[in-house]
Amino acid sequence: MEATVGASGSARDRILDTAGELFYRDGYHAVGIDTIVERSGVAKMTLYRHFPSKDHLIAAYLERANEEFRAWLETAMAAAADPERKLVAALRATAELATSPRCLGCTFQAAASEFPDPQHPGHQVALEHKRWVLARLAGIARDARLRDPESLAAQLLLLMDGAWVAARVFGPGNHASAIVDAARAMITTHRPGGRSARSGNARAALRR
Amino acid sequence: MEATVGASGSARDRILDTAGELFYRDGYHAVGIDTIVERSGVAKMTLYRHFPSKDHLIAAYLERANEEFRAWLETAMAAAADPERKLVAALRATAELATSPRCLGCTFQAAASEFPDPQHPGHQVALEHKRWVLARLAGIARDARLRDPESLAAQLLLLMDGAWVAARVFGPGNHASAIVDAARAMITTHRPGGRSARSGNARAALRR
Amino acid sequence: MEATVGASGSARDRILDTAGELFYRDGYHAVGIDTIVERSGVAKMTLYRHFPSKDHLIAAYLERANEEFRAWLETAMAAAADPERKLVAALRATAELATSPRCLGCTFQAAASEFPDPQHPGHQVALEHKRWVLARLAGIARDARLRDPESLAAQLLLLMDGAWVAARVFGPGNHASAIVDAARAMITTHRPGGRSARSGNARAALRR
Amino acid sequence: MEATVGASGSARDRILDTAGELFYRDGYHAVGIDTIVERSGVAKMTLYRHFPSKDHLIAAYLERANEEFRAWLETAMAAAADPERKLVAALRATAELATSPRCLGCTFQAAASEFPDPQHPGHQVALEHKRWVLARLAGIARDARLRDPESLAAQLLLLMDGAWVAARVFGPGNHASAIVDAARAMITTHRPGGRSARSGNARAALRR
DNA sequence: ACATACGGGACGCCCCGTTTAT
DNA sequence: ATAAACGGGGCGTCCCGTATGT
Repeated sequence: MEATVGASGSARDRILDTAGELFYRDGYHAVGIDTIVERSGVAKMTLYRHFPSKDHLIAAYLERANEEFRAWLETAMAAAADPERKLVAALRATAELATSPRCLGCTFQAAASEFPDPQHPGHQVALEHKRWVLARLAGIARDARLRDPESLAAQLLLLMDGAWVAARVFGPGNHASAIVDAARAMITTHRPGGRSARSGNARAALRR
Repeated sequence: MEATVGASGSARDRILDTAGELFYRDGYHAVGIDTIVERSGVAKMTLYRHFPSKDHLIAAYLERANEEFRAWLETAMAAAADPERKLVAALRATAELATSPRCLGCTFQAAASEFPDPQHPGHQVALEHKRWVLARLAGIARDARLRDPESLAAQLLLLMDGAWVAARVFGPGNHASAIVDAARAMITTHRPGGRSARSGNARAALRR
Repeated sequence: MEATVGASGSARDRILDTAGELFYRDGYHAVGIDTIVERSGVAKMTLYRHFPSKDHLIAAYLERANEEFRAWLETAMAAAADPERKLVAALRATAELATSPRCLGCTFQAAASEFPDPQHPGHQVALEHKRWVLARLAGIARDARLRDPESLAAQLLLLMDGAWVAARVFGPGNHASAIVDAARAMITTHRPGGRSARSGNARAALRR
Repeated sequence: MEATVGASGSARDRILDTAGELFYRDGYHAVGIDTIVERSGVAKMTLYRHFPSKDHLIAAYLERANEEFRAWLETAMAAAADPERKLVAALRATAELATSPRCLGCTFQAAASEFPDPQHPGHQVALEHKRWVLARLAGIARDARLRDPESLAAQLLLLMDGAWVAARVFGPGNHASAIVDAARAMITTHRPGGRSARSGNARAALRR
């Protein structure tokens, strides 16, 4: 869930690269501006010219990570022949990444966790990110003519987030691969004419 | 893990209560020792006599939270008539809590996120916590004579963690309720003689 | 014009001692808080607990230097038999100090120079200091029954400040000693019945 | 010390004008290169092509100020009929300038104060400046056939520097005018056959 | 057990004088 | 000439853990 970018390039990119790597690895509070400045080989004033504050830097990093994630997800689904297989491909790519040694979990989860205030830029980008994934999955589910695409998308996002958590907590040898079978079962359940789950949508499920 | 009785014990508890509330709400790095001391109304030395360091305090808080979580989960499952229903009850309780306004996500996820080093006490308690849940769910699945109980437990834990993430990122109005239907589908899939998923275990799923 | 104080003592005193030494030697802008902290062996927070800001520290140093200067001047004049001789003693002590190797000029002049804003605490203490010297000399001149004591005090202060400037600019081998003869001539001029200067007061002198 | 003609020369002058005004008003450390660049409307590289460093700029400003001061002093003394009156005229001009609202004290005193290191270019120009004044006054005193012209020049310079200090510390409403009467008394004392001061030279004064 | 202070260090944001690219 | 960049330093704040005093 973190694509490495070439170390050379503009100062802004170098800062974002270094900051992202450190934020992702050690957390947002744990990484100080001075460390980023030192490791990116950039002057402090250069950083503060590009990013007025640490929060802005965090937000910028998250925005870029968001774009990279979207590209990664689209790529993962591109080869799939039909929408339903796109969903499986998305979950499979997630499982593969979440069990790879370089995956340390989801940087957006960490942002939402370290910045609980919903007004914080970091939290907002994280929320926006998850909303996009939810909507994207729902759109594909709709393309696949599956029943209740929002509910299915919710279930798939829950699995994906569970996979990222597994990566963060358990490390590479985790159980994230289980999301693939789970996702297949979810999709099967939502096939038109398939076995009707006892509830049509998530909201109703709680009431019972 | 044994609280001394008397006034000293109550001081320890007050510290743990205050620290826990603040850690859960604002994060581990964001909350300072001074704030905990001030809000719990004890002297700093008292805190440091009970907890040799902030990390120890965090670990103690997480240990206690772990016990409380286990009790909560057992209570949630207690009324269920049979093991299979226990699993559903566990997931339903999770969904209810994750969508309640007082839920801010999973404090163990936050700990694993803020302390990425697997050797850190906070990370270790978080890992231990998730391992226990995994094993507990697997045990019940086994009691329910479901196929591949480890795989099912993994899927259910993934859903639960997804639900906590949803609570953290989206707030009370989240999609965590979708885990109930998803869990039902998972369980169905793992019923003996049920529709055989294309893979028997998670490990194999990735290889394909 | 700068008395050294024992290095041991309370933290506040150690800070003031170090800061004073550095401010006097290198100037107010040239000396940073970090240097003072490091050289005084004190924590930064300790400094900021005693002095809310650098300006407060500067003002506190100047206040203390002011008191020390007054004590020094009174001591210098104490042995003199009569008021007129006190004035000569004051100027002689000034000449001696201004030509001694440890004298680097007048710290109040430097403060007024580095903080030109009359509202700045540093400037205000400097002004207060010079005003006190002026008034003190005038008081003694009055005690000595000399004519136009304010004018005489002004002339003597001008000589003293000239001496401190000489120390700052020329170093130990300066011409400050000339203030003693000059002061004697001034005093003679202001003796009652003495040779009447062409003007009775300074104000009139300029008009001509 | 040779200004190039043409547009480059005017740029150099504009820089020196702006820098001088700011240095004189706010101090040498307090004024930054950026401010000078901005206020003088030249490019930073232009400044650094004319002055290799801030210290060089300061030195150049002081050199120019020194020349201007000499011209000002000579002009002030030009109308005087004889050498003795030149000395009075010099002190009177000093008194008038030191009590005028535009006078903020002596920029050479400030330089010597902010750059205590005698090797610093700023300090050296300041020293050179004071030395010149001393020598010039002594020369005139010699022309006036006054006794001990060096001693008299020292006394007059002490008065002048006292006047500049008064301007800096007290502002326009200061006591600098008192230097005129004082100077007259000094001169009288040094007239040949005049009342012999108790010491012939400054050095001896201290020993007693 | 409380309160206060302390040492040492990191941090956030900012500005400095200077150089390099464009 | 515009602009960015650079290393270094500045001030003021915060934090953790310890040591007082009472």
